Amino acid sequence: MGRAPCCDKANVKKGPWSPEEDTKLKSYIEQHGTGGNWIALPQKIGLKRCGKSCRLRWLNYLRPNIKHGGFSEEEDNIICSLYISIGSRWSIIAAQLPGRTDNDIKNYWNTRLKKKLLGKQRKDQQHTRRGSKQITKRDIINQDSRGSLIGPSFHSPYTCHHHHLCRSQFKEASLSMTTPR
DNA sequence: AATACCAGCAACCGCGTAAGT
DNA sequence: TACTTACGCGGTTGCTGGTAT
Repeated sequence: MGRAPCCDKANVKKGPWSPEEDTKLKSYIEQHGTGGNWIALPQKIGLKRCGKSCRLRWLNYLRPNIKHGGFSEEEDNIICSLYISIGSRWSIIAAQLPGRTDNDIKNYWNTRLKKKLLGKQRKDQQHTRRGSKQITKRDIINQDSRGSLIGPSFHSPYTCHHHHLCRSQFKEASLSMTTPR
């Protein structure tokens, strides 16, 4: 059975938004608002898009005062410390960073910040455990196809209930990152 | 110059839940 | 109270451009 689709998939365009679609959506919402119904909105303005897709486009790109890229050191620190305290609640984290969207922060975390934090953590571990092995076979196995580290070596402490070390590892890594040198 | 690989990011999917009936 | 519908969120996918071989 499964879940009923939110729209007619056959008559809905997918993939990247064209400038024309952006203009249509933006000018309509600026004039009339969303009308409290995202699903009806694309039909109203003649867009062959799913309501969800319109909502996402508006929230992440078309909305005024959206910032993209160029995360500051301060923003990095806020994201890291919030991630440690609440986990991957991206919308809550985004609410603390004006102009940033949850999607942007999520991408930034997954592609860069996680590695940055991990690199820092590794450096610190090597420093404290001088002479110990550096990268293990397991580290390599734990790397997914995109090269990001997965598995016990880097769980979110709030999604992993099995590894007691996760929480302390995160805290340790974060502290070493947030505290000024 | 061609190909393979990788990183970054935009967008989609599906679930949980709030709101409406 | 039970059911339906739409929204919001987080995880994941897949495209694109850059870099390495």
